[in-house]
Amino acid sequence: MTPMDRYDTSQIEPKWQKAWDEADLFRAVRDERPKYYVLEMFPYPSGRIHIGHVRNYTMGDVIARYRSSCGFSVLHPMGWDAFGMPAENAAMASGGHPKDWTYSNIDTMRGQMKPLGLSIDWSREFATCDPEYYGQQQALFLDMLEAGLVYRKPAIVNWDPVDMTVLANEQVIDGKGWRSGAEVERRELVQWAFAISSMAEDLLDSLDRLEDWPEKVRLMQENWIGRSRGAQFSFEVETAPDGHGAIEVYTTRPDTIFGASFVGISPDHPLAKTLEAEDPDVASFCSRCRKLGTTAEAVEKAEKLGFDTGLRARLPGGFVEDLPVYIANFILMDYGTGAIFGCPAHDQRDHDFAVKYGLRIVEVMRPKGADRDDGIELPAILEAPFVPPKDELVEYIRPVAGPDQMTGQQAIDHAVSWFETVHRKSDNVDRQLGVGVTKYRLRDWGLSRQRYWGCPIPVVHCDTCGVVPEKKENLPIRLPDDVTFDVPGNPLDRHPTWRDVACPNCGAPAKRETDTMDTFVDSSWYFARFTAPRAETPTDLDDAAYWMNVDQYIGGIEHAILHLLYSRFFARAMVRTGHLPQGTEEPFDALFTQGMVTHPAYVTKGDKGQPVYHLPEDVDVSARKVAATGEAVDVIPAIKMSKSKKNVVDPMDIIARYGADTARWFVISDSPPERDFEWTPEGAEAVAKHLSRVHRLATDIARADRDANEHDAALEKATARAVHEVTEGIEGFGFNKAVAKLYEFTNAISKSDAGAEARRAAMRTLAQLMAPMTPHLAEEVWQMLDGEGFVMRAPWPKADPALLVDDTVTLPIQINGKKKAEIEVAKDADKATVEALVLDQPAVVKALDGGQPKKLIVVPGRIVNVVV
RNA sequence: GCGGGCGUGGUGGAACGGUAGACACAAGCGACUUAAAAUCGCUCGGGCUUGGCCCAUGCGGGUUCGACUCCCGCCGCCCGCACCA
Repeated sequence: MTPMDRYDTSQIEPKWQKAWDEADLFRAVRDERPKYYVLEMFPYPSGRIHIGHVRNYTMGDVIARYRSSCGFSVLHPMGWDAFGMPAENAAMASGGHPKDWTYSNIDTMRGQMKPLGLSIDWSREFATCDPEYYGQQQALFLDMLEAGLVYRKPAIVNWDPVDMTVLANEQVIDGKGWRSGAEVERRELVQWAFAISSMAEDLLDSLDRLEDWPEKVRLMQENWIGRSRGAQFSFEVETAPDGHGAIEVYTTRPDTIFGASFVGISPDHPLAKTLEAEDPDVASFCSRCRKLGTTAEAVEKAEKLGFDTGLRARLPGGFVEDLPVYIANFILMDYGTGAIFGCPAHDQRDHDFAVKYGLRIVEVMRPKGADRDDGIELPAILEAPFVPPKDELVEYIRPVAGPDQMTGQQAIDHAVSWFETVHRKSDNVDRQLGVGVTKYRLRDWGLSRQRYWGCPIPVVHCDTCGVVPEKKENLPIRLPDDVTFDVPGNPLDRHPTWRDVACPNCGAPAKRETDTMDTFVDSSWYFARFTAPRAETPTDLDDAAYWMNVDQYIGGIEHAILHLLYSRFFARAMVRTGHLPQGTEEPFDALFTQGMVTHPAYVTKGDKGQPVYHLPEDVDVSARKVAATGEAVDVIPAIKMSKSKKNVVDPMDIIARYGADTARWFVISDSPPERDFEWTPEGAEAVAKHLSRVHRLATDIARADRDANEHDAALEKATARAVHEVTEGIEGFGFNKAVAKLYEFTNAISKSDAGAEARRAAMRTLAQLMAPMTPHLAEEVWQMLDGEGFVMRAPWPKADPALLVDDTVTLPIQINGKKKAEIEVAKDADKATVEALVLDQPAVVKALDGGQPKKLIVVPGRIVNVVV
């Protein structure tokens, strides 16, 4: 064997990467072809790429290269989601600067991505921490401010009283600051917010149009936006402090008002705050509630706690007994009015609460057909609440309005009308008790962050002029470089010269806003910036009109709600402020969410029983022992790769050992793309073997004596089927299935006894079909077999439909639904013919035992089922 | 806690409501070789009274001529929960 024959990736891959570069193949150009924009969620520059990145970008690259072969002008860009906390944490830990850390990480990761041979237009690359990017983001912010889409409002944050700094939710561990260990307090700050809830209705209704999004993502967004229809009304509180004579409540179950047994208000409710100031017991209860942290998760998981204020709430008209008013820790100030009434009989949380504080449990409805007994407290309802689905017909014992039997939804509708016009018999007047309202769970998006490494908010605070927007000609407002992280808190806040500026309006001394923007802002419009990454304005409308929308967006399911919702909001805001053309309000035509990459982890127990993880290379996997010590290890089959579990595989090692094509092929084979993918050393090894087998097969075929016989029926049929099925696999994001078909096709070529020309033709098609996945090997094979130009420039092959159908089909015969035999019939055999054949089958004759079949089901071309 | 998803051989997985296990990995056997590697070929869900029969798609029910697929209830794991990205 000469060196030329070997499948030497270290020679082949750089060679083709250089050739592609020199031909400038991946530059996205506007021309007469139809366009296709494929985008993978851009990475955070954490330091090194991991296999998850390889899988994500390989999927995008398969689509990009495939579409390019299909004649599209493809835009496939890459950038960096470069602002965020890790850079500041690194600066605090090792004294460097977030900027240096970030850009050096970007250099490293770009250097790691290039050997993968991705068809990316690198000329469009940017990082969100580039002043050229965030300056345009500041311009967007100013336009949104003018359009009324940004405003200031108070918001609650986690405050670390020792470090004197605001903490992110992930920095609060068990209610304590991660560095200081101090008990975290809630603090209210005035913050900037995007008016995303003003678009709630459109964001919800438009989900129906996103047909090429996963159903689960649309459902998650729908639930997140959370449209609810309910009633809003007031309880009167006679002995309340001044200004709190009424408690406004919102409920989605007004039909249960006659089962109310308490009124609950949030610890952050204005009434609670007033009482807190007067009563130390209330204050201590509220402060206890506030230690829970700010996440909804913490609040909902916590034990239900209440504090009886001693106040009594009265529903005007005297329809319900006066109720006690509790401050309760599970009521969120952000949702509805921050106050509710509790109906323990028909709500789990209210039930828990009532049991704990000995409140009445009054039944309103009952399963249909249950005994009608007017006992107020029945044993069953004391045990558990009755919470039927809203569309189930139930028996109302205490209907607010409407018939005795109705569904929950009908009862709610009746109850809403009742609240709007109650008729009181005693004085024979109609009065309005409340109103039917539609509310959304979606809250406005607080964007202020008390951190350095983010996009500065371009406003100035002036004593005389108030909040003054920066002038656009002053943008970008750059982050100062001369900052230190030796003390906690935001360095901008204590910067000697950056903070103090002249008011853009009156020129008097003023202070710059020192908060920066949430990094979700950066990632909410980068897809638009890629269409004109060097424009002097946020976007170029011509370029945006040509390239938008993103035809295929690919990323992790963890972004199903926030990132995608914020991007949908931003697209709308950009259309409204003239930065995107009409029709781009939904910026992502198709969305695909890929699974994680997992790897086995190897663990032993330390001397204190704590888990000790071992690197795969230190473990003798087949013997399940630590190689050096012989200690037995437990194998955890497949968990998410993480450094702490020592189960991380470095893509660079894989490329060095097997080449990029092996890494690319392996990450999309075997597992369906939407599911988690398990990296195994055996799997990678097997792929490398297969690819070198393809290379060897191509070499052999290229060498074979040429003959004139170009046609081979069997091979042509196999080729047509491969073209058809691989194309279908790629189009439907079934890369694992496409790969399986490529294995089959390779086997078919390898086993074929067809002439050299016929095999050359089949092999060229194989190269084309493999090109999106293993582009370097495909180019090499294509060249060996005299393919013209680059394989990725060759038009995608088409299957001859005539070769895809067989003349006969094999029909399985089931008896009572289980397969017992099969028959071979003509493709278009009629029912009578098939029936006759079936009844002749020995297995059928035996099963019938001389009798007649009860039923004979013939599904033409598919199956026969004999029911005996 | 709430919302969403997933669960099929020893392993990853395939299967318009229609032959469960395609295609691979691992394992075993064989060929080639002085030998090994590489390569090629064969076997490979479990059980049994093995020319055949029975049981099998997390568990328990249901719909259907027929269910991995649809419906209901559990169990386990994963994602998100608004300041991680």
